[in-house]
Amino acid sequence: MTVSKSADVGVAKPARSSRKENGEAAGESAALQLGELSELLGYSLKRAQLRVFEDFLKCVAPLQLTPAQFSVLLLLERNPGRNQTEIANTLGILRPNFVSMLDGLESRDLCTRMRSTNDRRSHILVLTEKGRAVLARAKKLVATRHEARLNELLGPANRAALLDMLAKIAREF
Amino acid sequence: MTVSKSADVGVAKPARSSRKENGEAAGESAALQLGELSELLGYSLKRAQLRVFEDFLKCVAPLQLTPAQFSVLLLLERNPGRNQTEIANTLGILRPNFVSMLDGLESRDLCTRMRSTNDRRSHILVLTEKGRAVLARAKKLVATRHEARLNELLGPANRAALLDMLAKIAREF
DNA sequence: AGATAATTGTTATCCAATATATCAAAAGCC
DNA sequence: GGCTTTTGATATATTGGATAACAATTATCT
Repeated sequence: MTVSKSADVGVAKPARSSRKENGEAAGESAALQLGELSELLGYSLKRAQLRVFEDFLKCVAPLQLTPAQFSVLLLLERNPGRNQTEIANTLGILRPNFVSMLDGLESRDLCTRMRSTNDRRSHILVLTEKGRAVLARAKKLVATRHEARLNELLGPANRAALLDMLAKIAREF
Repeated sequence: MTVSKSADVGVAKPARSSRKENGEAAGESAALQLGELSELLGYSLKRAQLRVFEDFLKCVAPLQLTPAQFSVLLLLERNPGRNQTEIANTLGILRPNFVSMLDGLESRDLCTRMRSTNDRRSHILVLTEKGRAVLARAKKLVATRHEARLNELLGPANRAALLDMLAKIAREF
């Protein structure tokens, strides 16, 4: 039996049906067939990821945090005493790019660079008081607005299974 | 009971452990704790997506096709007689950005823009012979190298469940 | 029919994320 | 003390994604 001839895609946004909500009219004759596209794990992965990030942004909008920024704050809280390279590497952010990112967080007084006493090359990253407070609020928003809805949509068991598989792909694929 | 305080992240690449493969030495004291990060669906989604796209690129490298390009060719094959706006919208690509993408495909003789006889504003997109051939080869590469490995990693049932959940998120979340 | 609005493909930009090369300061190694 | 490596930083290139505007064409409305 033909297994899966799927593949991958590059997606951007859900694509709003140009202005007419219900049926269709002018040039929009009928819905296109995704066909084998819907069997491509990469395609669905990307679309789901975009959707989830979009929702995250919306949920945390009051705190003006991007997913990337939130992940940095989370890592700093969990791993005190680390330097830029370590944090950046863990998140898969390149060091040069991490600099301006930290500039942004530091300018908002969410974290601070402290010169290490052992190694005066490196900067130890520490959450400020405000950083901890913002992170705490962000966690609540994410939990109650964002992840809760995902949990609701999928069900707890499925959500856990999904998370496991995604982690496995990231780790072992 | 505390449900899920997870959230989202911005990830880039797996972050190779700066040159020493096995244990660790100089500044790299110990592995950082991901902590709540590993409970964030968005984080795992992004990392998995990057990993899958990376593998896709590698598998289809001989044909020099990106996931996005592959998805366009797939859509064209499945939906003949459509114009740029329709294809772009379906893939979530903005029309302005789709122009240069098509330029690329057309310059490689993979597809052609044909003026529509009904509506002389629009371009009907058609796969060329070469386009069909390349697409066919790409499908095989993707199926045998890429998706087959994913199938192997997750198992057919899990893979199907994963795909379902991702599609559900993209559709209903 | 004629005026007005909408659609299509396109160009020109803009912004953000990502990637590489390079550098000075500081440590590590022989 | 010299050579290499590491760290944070700067500059820069590339890419993906987003908006504004435009000419040509088509649709709509009166």
